[in-house]
Amino acid sequence: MASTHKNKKRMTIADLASLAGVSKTTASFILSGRAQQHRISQATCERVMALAETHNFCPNISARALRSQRTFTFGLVIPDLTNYGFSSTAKALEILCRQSGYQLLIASSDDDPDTEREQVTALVERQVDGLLVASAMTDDDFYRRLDCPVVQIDRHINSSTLPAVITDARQVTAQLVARIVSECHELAYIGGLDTLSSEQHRYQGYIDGLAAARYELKPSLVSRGTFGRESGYRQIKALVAANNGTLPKGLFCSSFTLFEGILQYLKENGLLDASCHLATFDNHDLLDCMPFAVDSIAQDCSAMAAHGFELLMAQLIDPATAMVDSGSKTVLLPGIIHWRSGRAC
Amino acid sequence: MASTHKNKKRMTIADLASLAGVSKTTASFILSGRAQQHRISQATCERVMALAETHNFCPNISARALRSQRTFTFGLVIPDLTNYGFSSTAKALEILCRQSGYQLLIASSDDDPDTEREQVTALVERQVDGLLVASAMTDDDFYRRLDCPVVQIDRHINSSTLPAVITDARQVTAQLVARIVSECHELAYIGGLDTLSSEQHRYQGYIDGLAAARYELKPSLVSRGTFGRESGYRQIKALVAANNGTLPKGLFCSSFTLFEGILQYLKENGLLDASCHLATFDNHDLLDCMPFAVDSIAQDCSAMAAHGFELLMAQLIDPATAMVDSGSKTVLLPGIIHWRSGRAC
DNA sequence: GATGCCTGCTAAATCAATTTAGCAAGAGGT
DNA sequence: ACCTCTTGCTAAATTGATTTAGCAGGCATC
Repeated sequence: MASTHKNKKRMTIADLASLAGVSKTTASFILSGRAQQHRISQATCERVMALAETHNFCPNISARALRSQRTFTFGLVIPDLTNYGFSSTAKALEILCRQSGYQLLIASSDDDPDTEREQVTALVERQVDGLLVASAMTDDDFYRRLDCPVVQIDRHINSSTLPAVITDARQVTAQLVARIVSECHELAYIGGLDTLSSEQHRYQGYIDGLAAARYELKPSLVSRGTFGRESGYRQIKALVAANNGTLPKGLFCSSFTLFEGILQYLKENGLLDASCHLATFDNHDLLDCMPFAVDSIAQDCSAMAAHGFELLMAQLIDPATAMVDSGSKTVLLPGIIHWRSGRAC
Repeated sequence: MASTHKNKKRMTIADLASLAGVSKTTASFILSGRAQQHRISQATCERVMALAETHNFCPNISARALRSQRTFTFGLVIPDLTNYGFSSTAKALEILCRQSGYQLLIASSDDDPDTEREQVTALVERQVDGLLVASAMTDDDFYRRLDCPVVQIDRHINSSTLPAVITDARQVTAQLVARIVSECHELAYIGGLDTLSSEQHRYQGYIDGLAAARYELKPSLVSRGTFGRESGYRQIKALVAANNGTLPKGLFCSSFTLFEGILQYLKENGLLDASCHLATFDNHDLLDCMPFAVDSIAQDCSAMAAHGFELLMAQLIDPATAMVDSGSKTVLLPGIIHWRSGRAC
């Protein structure tokens, strides 16, 4: 009968210590790299290290966490793992964490506040040292009660003073919208959940952009729902129906998942051509290879990750950083426009 | 001065117990839902539950893990979080885990065996109850030594007897290749790392498909490198260069990241038109909206997740499942072909 | 009125690490 | 011979949960 993983128990530091003929204390000092500090001799040091290596000693982080109150683990909560922007940010964060000896626990919330609460609780129970969250909540009460360092990314809960890293969506959207509308003279808007700050900023950018180009906002050209493919599909369908079955000259869409739903609808209905100028918030490399130009706004995911990580580390070092009176701990990143429609106007 | 998260320590079960006027034991029984079993009275039960609720008691999973040897956490290691196939699988797994009271710890390896080892070690140190891995290793020694339940997904390490869930890439690729080559009479192959079983099966499928359609394999039309965009870019560039600057009539590519690199090259060089019949392993919804038909092979990510999860749970219940003599614990899922090139031939 | 049984609860051991406080042996100085 | 200092190490407490073993007190039975 083959042996299975349940047969042997894992080696503990006590086993290792007795194998090496030293105390647990000594072994612990050596393994945590503080041998010198505690005057452990070179010889003992090498002996213990060698044994740990050959016996494949693997410390129990739970036990360590219990005593030292640090897990060297951060938690990340994002709405959707399969969303390219979020997964890029997650990837960048994971690399940063690894470089600093941390592990990243990733959970997804599907933009549902209850799921988010559940996931955050699970992470906090697992004693994460800090949290990065793209929250779908409408206030930060839950997070303030949490007694755990938190950094908001991508989203900014209204009136929250918790540190945040977000893209300056309003400004960049306004810029894009102004240029497209002055070219097309008509630009519809399809958006997501307007309880989220990200959606609010994008929509404000749309309003600003129209104003800047001196175009009037036509309510019949504005639609907002939830985020998600199906929502995009439904919204464009309704918009087209309300428009006598024709597409507007231009269409701006506030997220990529919405955009995918829109594309699906257009494809299914033979409307997929250059007659409507498409633009979307969020970017994807495949847009470069589309049959028609799609302008897009990319977020700087690695900058987002870098600033988020930094803000979190800052809180670990100085907890007072968590509560900021002036909101000065909000990092605003510029959005990046990918023009694919050739020369403007 | 505003209070910060470092001021108050979190409530422990001892605090809760003394608040409720019961012992830790009693509190523990109640919180773990075994009150009845231990004959705790209804009244005590309700009192403790209410206090836990109002004081927002949050158990320390590290402490629990230490004693009970279970963390209710699984680890997942995939090559790349931003790869749509892997993130879809991760998402599906996360949902399954949540439904069963587990948490999923996700780590990425970038297809590097050393990083993979490092990440797996980090997860095992964190006492995960089991691991799901899309491994880039060439043998399973490391995993067998690990003393932790493991399930392979997406990939199958050669000669490994650890349970695995993979797509029957060979069969489905052969089917696709046979049809395309009999239409185009020429089909190049661009592939990834041939140490990975996934690549091996796809390449075998290419060979089988050519044979089935009675076409000869021309080495000049075959290129293999690593996985990754840059690799795709380099490979197609070399292939075109070796071909007097022209594209073959058809091109099959063994992964989506390679395909992206290829698209980038074609775009940059004005070769992006319908003259070359493109097909790729892995699918993306945006392919539906391409200027030219791209056939693709999708993996059934939710089935992969479901079977992987099930195999892992089976090992937890019966550790003997881990070692299988006959290899019968390898689940082979059918691939799904998305024909976009219209009627065959 | 001794015995057993059921109800409702608790004390103490345990898990695997870290951390605090301190001890023994030898060296060096006076 | 005595004191001090340094070197190299260790015993024991601690962390927050689970789990084992068992203890009072009330009731019923013979």
